[in-house]
Amino acid sequence: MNDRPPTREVLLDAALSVFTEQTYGGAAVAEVAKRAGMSVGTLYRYFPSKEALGNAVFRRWKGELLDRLTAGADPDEPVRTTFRRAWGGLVAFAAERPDAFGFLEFQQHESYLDEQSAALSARVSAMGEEMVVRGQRVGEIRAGEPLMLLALVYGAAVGLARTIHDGLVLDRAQLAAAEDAAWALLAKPEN
Amino acid sequence: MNDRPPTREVLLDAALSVFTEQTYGGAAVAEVAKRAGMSVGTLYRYFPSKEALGNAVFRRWKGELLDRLTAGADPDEPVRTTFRRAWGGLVAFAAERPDAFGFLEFQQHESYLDEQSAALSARVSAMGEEMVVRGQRVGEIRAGEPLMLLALVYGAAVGLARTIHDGLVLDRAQLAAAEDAAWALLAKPEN
Amino acid sequence: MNDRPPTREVLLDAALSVFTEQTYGGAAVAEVAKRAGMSVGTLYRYFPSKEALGNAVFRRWKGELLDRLTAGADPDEPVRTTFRRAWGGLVAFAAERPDAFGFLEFQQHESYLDEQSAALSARVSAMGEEMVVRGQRVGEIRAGEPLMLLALVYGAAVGLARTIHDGLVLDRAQLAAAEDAAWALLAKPEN
Amino acid sequence: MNDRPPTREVLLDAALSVFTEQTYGGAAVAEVAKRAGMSVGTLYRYFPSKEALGNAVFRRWKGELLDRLTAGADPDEPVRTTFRRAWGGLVAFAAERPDAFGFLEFQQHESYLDEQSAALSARVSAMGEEMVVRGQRVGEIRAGEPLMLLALVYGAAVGLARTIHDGLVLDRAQLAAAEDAAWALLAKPEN
DNA sequence: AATGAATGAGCATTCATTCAT
DNA sequence: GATGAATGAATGCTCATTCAT
Repeated sequence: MNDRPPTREVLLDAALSVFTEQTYGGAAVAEVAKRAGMSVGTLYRYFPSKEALGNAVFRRWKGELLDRLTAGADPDEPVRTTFRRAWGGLVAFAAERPDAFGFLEFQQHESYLDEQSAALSARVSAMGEEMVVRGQRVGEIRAGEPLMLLALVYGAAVGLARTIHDGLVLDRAQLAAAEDAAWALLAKPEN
Repeated sequence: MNDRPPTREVLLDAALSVFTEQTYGGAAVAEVAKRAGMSVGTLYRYFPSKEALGNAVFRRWKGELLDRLTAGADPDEPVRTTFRRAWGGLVAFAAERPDAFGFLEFQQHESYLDEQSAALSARVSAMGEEMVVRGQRVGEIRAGEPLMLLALVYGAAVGLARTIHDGLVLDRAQLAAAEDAAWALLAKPEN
Repeated sequence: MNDRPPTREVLLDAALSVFTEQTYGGAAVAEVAKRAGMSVGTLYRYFPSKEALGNAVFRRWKGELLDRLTAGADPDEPVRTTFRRAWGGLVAFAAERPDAFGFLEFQQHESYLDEQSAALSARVSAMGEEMVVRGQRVGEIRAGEPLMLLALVYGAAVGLARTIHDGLVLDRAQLAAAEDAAWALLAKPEN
Repeated sequence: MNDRPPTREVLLDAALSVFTEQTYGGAAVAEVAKRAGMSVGTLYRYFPSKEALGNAVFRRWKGELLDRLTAGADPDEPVRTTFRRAWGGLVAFAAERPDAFGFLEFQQHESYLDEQSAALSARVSAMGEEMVVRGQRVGEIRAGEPLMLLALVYGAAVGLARTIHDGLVLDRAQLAAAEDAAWALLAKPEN
């Protein structure tokens, strides 16, 4: 009977949209409430502070990103397959939710994120690092500090998303080419 | 005799340092003036508004970045060489001026940047695109939408800088490995 | 069978405890309801506004104080006896219900008290004034504006209560000495 | 040439008047600024917070009160003289500055007063205690816990001030009678 | 009758910008 | 030219009160 989405979700959506447009720091809580179609007081019934709201939005989407990166992973599959899945997940997420991805990756968050949010970021990072390490062990990924290689690919994905966000349109073939290129960055060069 | 740096420069330096720590949006003009050792009134004699100051800082360093990317470029050299120079310039800049690089690349600027600043960003982009296009023409760089390939490498560089900024320490060999990996992203795969 | 105190009383108790800790002005209605174990809505069923609640608390205890000051009074007894009873009642009340006494006497109430509450205060005052006037008529109390003398003794009692509230501990003998001193303030000096 | 009172003083005066009428807790900073004839921003240039302003007002007047209680004190004079001076100073202060005296003594301040303010209150109290102790030593003041006796007289003075504040008008003779009565409270009873 | 979600005016505080000195 | 006091709109947050359930 009640098809209205729960208030909390409505607020998270409104917050994401405002934070995306104006940056967490530049956003006014009142604007979030207005866009959510409710009063400030109500917002504060659901989130005790702007910081708490920011962290909730961050976790909502960093968690979603983590799920997408992890979904269907199989520790025995070739690393090339793992990478394809993760990269695909990342790019699909960025394409489907450019606002969420932009909020997560195009902004500086340090000052207000709490430990739990940082832990979630760390899990995403750890997941990537594991993939690189496993790839190096089985000889599919080139030598080098795993965190450095991860920084390069992750950065490449973010760069791609940013350019798409800024207006670049890519068809399926181009996206496949992008994935190939990103894998080449990681892949062990043929001796 | 007068070795004091010109007031304008002092202000740009102070502004960069404040913007880096607190984000453009979070920074108080009074704090910039204080760190520059002068009054707000004087700051406003040099820059008509906070936006103007932000744009000046942005241009100061985006211009420096463009110089470094361009420095010593020779249209006839192999693209591999051009890339090495550009990548090296980028990474050196990020290493020497992490504050400036962070300000340029880790923050969202859209709302206050003016046309002139945007044009400068466009020139950096154009410079990269030219390199990619030339590389494709001479068969050194893989096929694909040039802006897409550029987004990937540029993003990789930014990702690397961010991870270094977050504490990762890399020696010369690792940096060389990073450059190899980044080039692999662009390089035309062997047959 | 039903030993639960009536809702209204529960609310008055909760309100007193919150007003005592935080001042009438600083207290949140929601906190009162919470401490009373019920919802705000229910509180508002019993009291139409915060002001009404404040007045009810004030009257509840100013009335109690009046009862104690009056209890067992006999118009024919010596004024010294009346005074002993009244002073003792005041001090006992302050000792037994420091919260209530503090709320009544250590705070400024003017802005929200209504006529009925003011009338109750006036009755306390009138009762004291009568005692002073009677004492003067029978030659037991010194000459002087009765309201002035009342202000002095009443103030002395409040001062004592405040100091006890702030931590001063007094035994029975000291309390008796205090009563003597207070009476000396009123008593007609020998010749 | 410049006869305008210094801004800080203007603010302290405005704050006192608003705090007196509405209680520290009930007062709006904006109202203080308005009554001082300036903007909120200016107020905040002189006082970093409402608490700081409240403490400054408290200290301004508690200090004045201390001065008045102390003025012209001579350790060798009879205690009766010391008392007359102190009581007179207190009453004169309350008469001349009923707003300041009311702010100091008719309100509950605990939650926002800082250490320095508390120390000032302690000095006033210590000064009174010394007088009582000296009086007891020389046999002019009755036996009893000095802080208790002090609480009684100080309370009597506050009670008198409150009643005057509430409208009681007293001539010189009545005020002298009040002083006599207050001294009787302290004085050692004849044999 | 009881609940507690919702409202929005009000509060303390900050900060870009102006301007008299 | 330089200063910094002054302005007041805007921000994050609270709370008395209402009302649908």
